[in-house]
Amino acid sequence: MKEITSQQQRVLDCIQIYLNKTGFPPTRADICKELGFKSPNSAETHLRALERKGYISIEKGASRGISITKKDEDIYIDDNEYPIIGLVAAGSPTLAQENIEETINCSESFFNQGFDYFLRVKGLSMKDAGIMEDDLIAVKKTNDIKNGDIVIARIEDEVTVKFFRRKSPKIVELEPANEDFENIVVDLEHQELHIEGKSVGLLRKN
Amino acid sequence: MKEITSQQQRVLDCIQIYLNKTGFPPTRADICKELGFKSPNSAETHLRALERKGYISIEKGASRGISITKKDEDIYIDDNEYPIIGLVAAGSPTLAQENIEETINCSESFFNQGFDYFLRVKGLSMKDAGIMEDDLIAVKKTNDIKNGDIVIARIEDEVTVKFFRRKSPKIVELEPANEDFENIVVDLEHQELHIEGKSVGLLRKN
DNA sequence: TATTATACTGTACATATATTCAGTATTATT
DNA sequence: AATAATACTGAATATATGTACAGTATAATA
Repeated sequence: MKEITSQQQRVLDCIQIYLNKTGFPPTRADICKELGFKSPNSAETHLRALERKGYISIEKGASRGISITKKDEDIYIDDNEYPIIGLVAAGSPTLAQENIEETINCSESFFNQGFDYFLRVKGLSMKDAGIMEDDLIAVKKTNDIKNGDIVIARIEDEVTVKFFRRKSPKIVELEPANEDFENIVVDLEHQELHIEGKSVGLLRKN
Repeated sequence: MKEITSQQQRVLDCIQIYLNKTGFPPTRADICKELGFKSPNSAETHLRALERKGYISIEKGASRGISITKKDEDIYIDDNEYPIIGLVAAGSPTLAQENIEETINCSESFFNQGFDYFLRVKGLSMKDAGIMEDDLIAVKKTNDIKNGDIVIARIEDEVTVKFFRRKSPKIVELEPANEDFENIVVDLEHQELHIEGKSVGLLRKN
């Protein structure tokens, strides 16, 4: 299934929530009201995108004719053990030894996208993004990274969690969410940057 | 629940079948087509009867605004299905069907303690505690609160998530984790404070 | 550089749809 | 015998709703 944007995801969630609440799908106007759009065409274009990508189907001419296409993952009741991997990062990123601390049992579709493992966060460099020490980030191994994604990046042997910002074809900045930390500027010509994956969710146990 | 006639049962079945087939409810005309009626008013009167007897509810003015009323037996919350409750503007977060946005399947021991439901967070008053807008807080219904716990509190009809601080036998402060917000001082002699429960975990889907 | 996809606002309109009103007929209830 | 509920047809209408069209703007891609 094709990737969808965060806005398209919001619309998809909105439809599901509306369905659960009322028992029938929303109109374009309902979606606008929920998500703050001012034109019904805003909803319309998102719906068309979701239909084109196979997430919903729309009955032409029918009011509220939206139905959510069952995802393949939803058909299986898949219980999987997902490993928790520790990350050592004190202040600036430090060397990380990948070790499985523990596993957590949940379905692959637990977060909106599939994912591969949990990463235990060390340090507070992403605290303004709501990522605190010892939180577990659900990591999806992928190279499909957009600006603003929270990525798990490795520079040489140092692993770190940061926002991804491509500044130019050769320059990538890894941006923390904490004013006490500096951006990490990576010159791809002189340094090797490996993207382990991106964050698709977060889990915290108090 | 009141008895229904065989024709009303046919209409009710028709709605359910149409829902299963298309994902959205039928119009009056759709029902007529399925059951061979020649006037939309035939469907209309049956729908009114079904509504009056409590089998369906009809949203006035909305197209296809029919929903089949959940029978009492169906409301039972499956062992491992935990509901997501939207933080309503006023009143207690209740497990009433219309407040449930969605459910999440996980084990009772998913967080370190047992819990009862997920609460969707509105606002940023707890952002420095890593609780962001739209995060899902795992709430355990309990009165066993210690200072520093993150509680779901209700003052009159206002529900809020804050740190719990008992200042004296009669004074409780509800402390946000955001310098833009003020502490809420509750004088238990003059205001009613109800603790809905406490946070035992957090879930975020990006 | 041009093109496509995304992400919107705003207006307009045909039609899909709920809903009311006026009838007819049958059956059950008081 | 009168009343109410059921079970329909048929027509009319206000409005709820999908949907097209005209724009603007930005980011990504070829």
